[in-house]
Order: sequence, then structure tokens, then C-alpha cells
Amino acid sequence: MNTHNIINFLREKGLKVTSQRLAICSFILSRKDHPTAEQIFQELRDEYPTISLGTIYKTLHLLKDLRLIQELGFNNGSIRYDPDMELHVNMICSKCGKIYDYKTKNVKNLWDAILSELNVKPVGQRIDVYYECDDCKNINST
Amino acid sequence: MNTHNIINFLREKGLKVTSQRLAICSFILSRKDHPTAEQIFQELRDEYPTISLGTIYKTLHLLKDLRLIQELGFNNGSIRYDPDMELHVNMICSKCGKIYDYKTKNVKNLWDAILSELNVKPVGQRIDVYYECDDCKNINST
DNA sequence: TTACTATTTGATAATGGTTATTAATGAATC
DNA sequence: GATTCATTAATAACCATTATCAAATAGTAA
Repeated sequence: MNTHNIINFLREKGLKVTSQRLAICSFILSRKDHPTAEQIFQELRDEYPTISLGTIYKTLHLLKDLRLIQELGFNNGSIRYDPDMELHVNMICSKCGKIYDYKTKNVKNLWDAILSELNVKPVGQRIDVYYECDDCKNINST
Repeated sequence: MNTHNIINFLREKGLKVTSQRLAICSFILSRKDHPTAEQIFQELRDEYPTISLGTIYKTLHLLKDLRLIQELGFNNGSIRYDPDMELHVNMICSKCGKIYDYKTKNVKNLWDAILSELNVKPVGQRIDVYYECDDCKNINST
């Protein structure tokens, strides 16, 4: 979703397009590494020195309610935000915590087979796989 | 794991067997609904009126380090504790939040197919499916 | 452009779950 | 039973998130 689309989307919902809101939306909707609210805050401070953490949270909740992003709670209590609303596997390095999304047709097919086995109508899902990423493997082997 | 097994397990690890520790271990290892620390605290208070939340947390962390339970962070920031360390699907009601574990040979087979597609050596996983449970369905339809 | 209104923002305080601290307690060993 | 050291309970500290509210601002209409 580019800036133009975001502006139109907000306007359609009757929401005001402020520079802060636009910046936060653009930021999270383009990121693939599931940042925390704090990380978003730190990265936007350079360009928007007066931006507030409260605004970050409010905008993230807004995007969640509008179904443009999802929250992911992790085991240390931290909450990360993921703009990919389609079925995918969160590949999480158990050492450094880095995350990337894995999404293929084949995974979708296999997942559908699991869902049909469950015999319920799902309204959502979350799939995490922990592994050791290449960077961490290399550090350990040197 | 019954009381006798827990006592032996703790002793083997060189840990002291206190009544609080035993109660907390017995409680969480037999529960299937992934309670929070606070829920464990409230339920044990009847039998152990002086038990402290700090002790609950310390014992849960102990069990986690010993790989007898796993932590599950959720999207509202809450952390629940799950004594099932084998592969299973967390079936979560999107309305009331109740959880039950779904575990069959077929799900295991399908999941293994997904893992082989991913081309990594996994060290763990988490699979959540959100749906509307029967209780909540009935409430809505009346 | 200006004025008006309702939304949004930023600063701050409040909240609540988790962790740290520490003196007192109690399990294990002899 | 005495000794020792891990464990407990109570309390305070911590920190991420939420709530509050006056000031700022986007959108709209005059």
C-alpha cells in the first residue's frame, strides 16, 4: 500500500490524515520484520521529533481494528506488529529473534488440509516456527 | 506426571521439594487450559493462603527452563503456560478465549510436510487457530 | 482566507503485570 | 537436633501500555 492508497483509505473511513498518522501507517505497512511500538517510535523520531509513543499505540490499534495489521504477542510479553494479513509462517530465530514471513502455495495447501481435519470454521491463525538463522549459525561456528 | 514423579524430578535436578513448589508443579502440569500466573495464584490461595505471586512466577520460569512447560504470549500481552510440549494445535475461541489442544497423528503428518517445505531445522513451533467455540455459538444464537 | 468544529496529538499520569530485593523460613544433610 | 543454603513471602521497583486532557490541527463551510 503506497502513500496515496493510505490517504484514500483513511479518508474513506472518515479519519483525518495527519502527518504523524501517515508516517506511522507507511512505516508499519511496509515493514516485514514485525517491529514493536518502541522500535517504530525510535525510528520515526528522527523525522518527527515531537511524535509521542501514545500516538504510535493509538495508530497501531486503529490499523488493527481496520484489519490492516495484526498483533503478535510473544513469550517475553513483547508485542510486535505484522502487516501481512494473509496466511504465512513466522520464521523466528531462536537466538537473535529476527523474524521473516514464509508464504507459498504449497504451505497454504498443507495448512488447508490441517484446517479441514480440525472440523471448525477458523477466523484466524498464527503459525510460528523457531529455528536458528544463518547469521547466528555462522557466529556459533566461528 | 504424578506427584511422585515430580518429587523425583526435582530431586534429580538438585532442587528442594517445598510444598508450594509441589503444589504449583502439580497444578500447571495437570491443567489443559493454559492458565495465567494470576489464575494459578488465585486457585492455589485456598489451599496455601500465604503463597506469593513471586513464587508462582519463579516456579513457572523454573519449569520452563527445565522444558516441562512452555510460555505462550498472546496479543493482549497476557502470558499463559502450557504443559504440553509435544506438537499440537492451540484451538482458541475468539470470543471467550478458552483454549484446548488438538493433537492427532494426521496433524503431525501434515505439519511435518510443512516443515520439510520450509527447509530449516526447527527447534520449536507454535500453532494457533482462532474459531468460535460451541458455548459462544449457542449464546449468540439464542 | 478566515472561522468553526470535531478529531487528533503530545505530555503526563495512572495502570497492571512481571521482576528484583531481602529478611525470615524451612528442606536436606550430617 | 544443629547447620547450611535454597526458597519463600512481602515489598518495592520496573516498564510497557493505557488513560487523561489541554493544545494543536485537519476538514469543512462561509
